[in-house]
Amino acid sequence: MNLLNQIKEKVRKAFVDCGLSAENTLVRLSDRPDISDYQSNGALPLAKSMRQNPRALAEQIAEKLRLDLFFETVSVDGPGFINMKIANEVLGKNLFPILADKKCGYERPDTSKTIVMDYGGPNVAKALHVGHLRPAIIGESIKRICRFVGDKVIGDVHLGDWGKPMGLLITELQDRNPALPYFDPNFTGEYPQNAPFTGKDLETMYPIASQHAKEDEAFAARAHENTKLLQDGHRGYRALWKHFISLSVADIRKLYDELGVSFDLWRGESHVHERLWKMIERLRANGTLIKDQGAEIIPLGKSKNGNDLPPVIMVKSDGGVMYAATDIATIEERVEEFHPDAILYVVDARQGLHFEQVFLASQKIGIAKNVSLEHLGFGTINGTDNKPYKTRSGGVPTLRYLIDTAKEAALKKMESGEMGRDLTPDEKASISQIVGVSALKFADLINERIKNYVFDEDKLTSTEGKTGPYLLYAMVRMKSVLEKMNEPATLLAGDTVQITTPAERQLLLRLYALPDSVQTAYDNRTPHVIADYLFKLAQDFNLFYHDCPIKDADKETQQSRLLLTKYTLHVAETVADLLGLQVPEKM
RNA sequence: GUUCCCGUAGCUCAGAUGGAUAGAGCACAGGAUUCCUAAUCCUGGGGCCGUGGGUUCGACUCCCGCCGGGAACGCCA
Repeated sequence: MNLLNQIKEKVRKAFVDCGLSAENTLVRLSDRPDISDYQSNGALPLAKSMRQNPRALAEQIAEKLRLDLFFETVSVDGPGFINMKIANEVLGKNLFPILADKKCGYERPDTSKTIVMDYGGPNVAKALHVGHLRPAIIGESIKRICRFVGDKVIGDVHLGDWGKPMGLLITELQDRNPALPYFDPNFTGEYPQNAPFTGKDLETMYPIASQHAKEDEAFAARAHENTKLLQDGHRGYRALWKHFISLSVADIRKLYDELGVSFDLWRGESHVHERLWKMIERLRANGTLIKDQGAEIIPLGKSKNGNDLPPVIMVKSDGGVMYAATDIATIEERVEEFHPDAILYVVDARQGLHFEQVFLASQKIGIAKNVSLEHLGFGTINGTDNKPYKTRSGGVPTLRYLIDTAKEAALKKMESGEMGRDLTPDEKASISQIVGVSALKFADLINERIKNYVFDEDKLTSTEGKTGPYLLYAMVRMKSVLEKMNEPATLLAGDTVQITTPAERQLLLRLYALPDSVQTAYDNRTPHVIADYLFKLAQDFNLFYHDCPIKDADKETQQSRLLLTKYTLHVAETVADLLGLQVPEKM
């Protein structure tokens, strides 16, 4: 049993021994580390309901707890807080049974769930940009946290491959290269295996096509028509479209790989095309769909707050479909195929209304009966002017640009000072990639998901303080110490840590506290809680490193400190993995 | 206009289910290295938690109003 649960159990027993209800013992990490490690506030509400003096009640409970040698001290302070300080021997002895396993003492209070996660949302033929950073990074971390606590998670990239952009591209290509067989209505042969363009071509072509549509009505109308033809199965367009997808997916996958973000499914909106039309037929037949202004809609009435909701448009007046419809069909597919307890959408918070509509419509048509649908929105990345982040030259920063900028900053840092002077150029290149990407990811993960945050390019390239490189540096130090002392990283039963300084005690307590952070992060789907834990762990380690010499310590102290370093590394690596951060061997 | 989100130190941000003296990082001022990596550590100043009410023994936290910032609102995704 982990430390918090052991204390909870002891306090619960003390409440019961006093003849009190142990329903709400309110045991948690102490707010006052100067006087205690853990506290129980349970006596306060209890005293209120029993109309008793809270301090006297707390004192009764404390008296029971003092009998246990587990605690160094138990005191009653303020209006009736019970403050508990754990005995040093307890902290030093329980490392192996609690922290040595893969879960570092995490114990799940409920049963395992099956979860489908939707956290990518890249678009075919469009370069990944700053807007794709948060869903990828946050989604990946939430996925890892869910898996860590024991959920079965299926991650789906949910590619944008079915809408108007496809029609725009087809039309642009038609104008540029009308002789291609895809545009020849009389062509009956096999279309070429290889695309007559590259992924880069697509990326440059799309913004031009988009601009054409804005300036030229005829072009826009043709693009519209071509989108419809593609969706209806136009043979040549489908062949062309397959080229779009295979080229884009290759590029997209490469970038996600660099970010350490992966998906189990690479499906797109198009994947549910046939299912969607069957669904539409069914809804027409049972009278759910209503004709309105030429479109076919699902009216939603009022939301839970009593305000009118716009309807979901299942079929547009031109007979085509859009993303609300494909999202609904996708829910049906996911429910049928995976029977999930929950479907999580890590998507921009500005899509809030869209998801409210989609979720409500899905419930209304009966396809989401036993599944919790959650939109985990995130805020936008703003520049220092508090407007959506742009590069210094004013463009939308691509993911490539962000990664490269971060990488260069890491490299520059390595070459400027004393750091990494014995590294080869190859090592520097691979290390700066790891450090740069971690800097980028951590700068995002440390912020609370729902809030907009200000992204300063200086922050991205900074390596001091609350940054990715700070964490990595601490972890590299742990590895370095063990290596220099020829100490294997394996953990053994029976080893104990002796606490001789406050730094060691603080670090130990931090190690034991991981499960609590994991639980909070899991319950609220907030990776920043984990990111914050890792930062504090790194701080605690750096203090320990500074205050507690290892090499020159006596044999016994040295062993104890090496052991503490090993456990810290074990926990830190586990946590870094939850955030999706890679850690270099040296830096 | 309606609805949603946000407002905490000079700046960027933490403060889960209401609890004690509201914490970090940056910036600023000073200090530490013959010793395991100074991408480090220590010390210091800095706050009517937007504002006015309410609920409570107790509110940064919950409720209502106001102010300020951002966003969404039928055929784009």
